[in-house]
Amino acid sequence: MTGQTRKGRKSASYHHGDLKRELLAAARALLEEVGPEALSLRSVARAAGVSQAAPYHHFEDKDALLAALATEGFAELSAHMDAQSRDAGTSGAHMGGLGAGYILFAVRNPALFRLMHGPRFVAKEKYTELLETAAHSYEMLRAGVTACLGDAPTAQEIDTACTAAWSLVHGASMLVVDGRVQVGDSDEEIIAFAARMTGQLPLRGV
Amino acid sequence: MTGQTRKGRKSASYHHGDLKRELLAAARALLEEVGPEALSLRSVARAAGVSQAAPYHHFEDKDALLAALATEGFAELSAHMDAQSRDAGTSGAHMGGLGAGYILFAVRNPALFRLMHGPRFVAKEKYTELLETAAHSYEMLRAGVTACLGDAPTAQEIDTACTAAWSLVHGASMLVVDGRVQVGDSDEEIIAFAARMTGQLPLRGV
DNA sequence: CGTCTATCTTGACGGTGTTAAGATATGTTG
DNA sequence: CAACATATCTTAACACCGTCAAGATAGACG
Repeated sequence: MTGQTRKGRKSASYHHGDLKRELLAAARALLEEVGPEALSLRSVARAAGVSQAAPYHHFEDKDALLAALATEGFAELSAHMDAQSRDAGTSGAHMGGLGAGYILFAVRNPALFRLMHGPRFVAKEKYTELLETAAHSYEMLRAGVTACLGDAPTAQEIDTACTAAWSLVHGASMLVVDGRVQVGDSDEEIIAFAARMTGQLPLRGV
Repeated sequence: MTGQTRKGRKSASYHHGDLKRELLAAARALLEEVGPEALSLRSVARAAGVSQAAPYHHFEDKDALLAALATEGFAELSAHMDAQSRDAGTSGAHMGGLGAGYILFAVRNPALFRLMHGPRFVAKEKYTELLETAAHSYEMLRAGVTACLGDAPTAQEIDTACTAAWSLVHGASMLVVDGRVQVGDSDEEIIAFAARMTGQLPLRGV
């Protein structure tokens, strides 16, 4: 019942429509099921109903598939941040929304979040799309922080404030995902937690 | 030349003195060399000069060895925090020292730091010593934060401040280890960076 | 129809974690 | 010292993994 052959649109064997997307979907599901360490390429292939070697016709190797997954993750991270901050009235509320989106994404996709920040892609210039998508997430945060600073902040002040805000939000996400900090399961509780955290930063007003 | 048989004190075959410690040392060295993902139990055994199955007489499985390594890590993390904060005059400087020790440890032992916070031990009550050692690190931080708060803070204020401080320092460490934030290599630069980060928290004085 | 190309499968290689069974060294007791 | 008991290590095997080379199949196009 799992991943027979194909959705139905195409014939039911050998060449299915776009195995690449199906592999990603299967990997995504398995990832949250078994964790990033236990995820095997073979199990992904099995879940997609193809042979062990089939993925190699769509991805260079296992890391390439995981990089594509991580790229997807950063795009969704940005989307979460945007969704939570879009309707904010003040720059402080906007900042809180960005943090809430960040933490919400992490809590809802813990294994993917870990994969995105795992040791697999550190200093790997090879995955340029991944780097760009990740950079975009950071730029959103940077813009939000800058808007919260007083008039004419120096570049160094901006840097410090951005790095601190990023660290705070990223660290809080990590601690929650690691189970070292307990927050509720509901969106409201997570958003409230994020607000408490970002409220600790000296960003509002001046 | 690598790991022949034994240091020399004991006979040079079969039973060496304390293989357990040697395995941990070999694992520690290999860990920083190849990263936490690529570390294999067999390679550790090879480095220690014993057969592949020998580690199983001293550790239940690979995770148990890694847990012992992580426990070592948390003890050293606490030691780093203590060393950097011991001589501080003010509570604010003390807090800065705690953060500096935290980040210093992470930068000096990136693979171990990642292992300590990896998905391997989340919610595993099984490794009690690991949990206790980790809790001790957190208690140090909590004490430092509490000392920075004004008089008669509520329990909730303490919780929020502690979680925020922990998040900030932990997140900063992660971002540096991931290479997403650049700081210099010297102790001085890292300490200055830590001070800039903890300086962003509303802890000094009131 | 025949051919070409993209796609997938089969089968193999070396490496991994783990276990069972046997070998060897140490320590203890007669 | 000899014999046993126990702790320690090795050898051999299992299933699983990532990866690659070679071959099979399906669809497109002349």
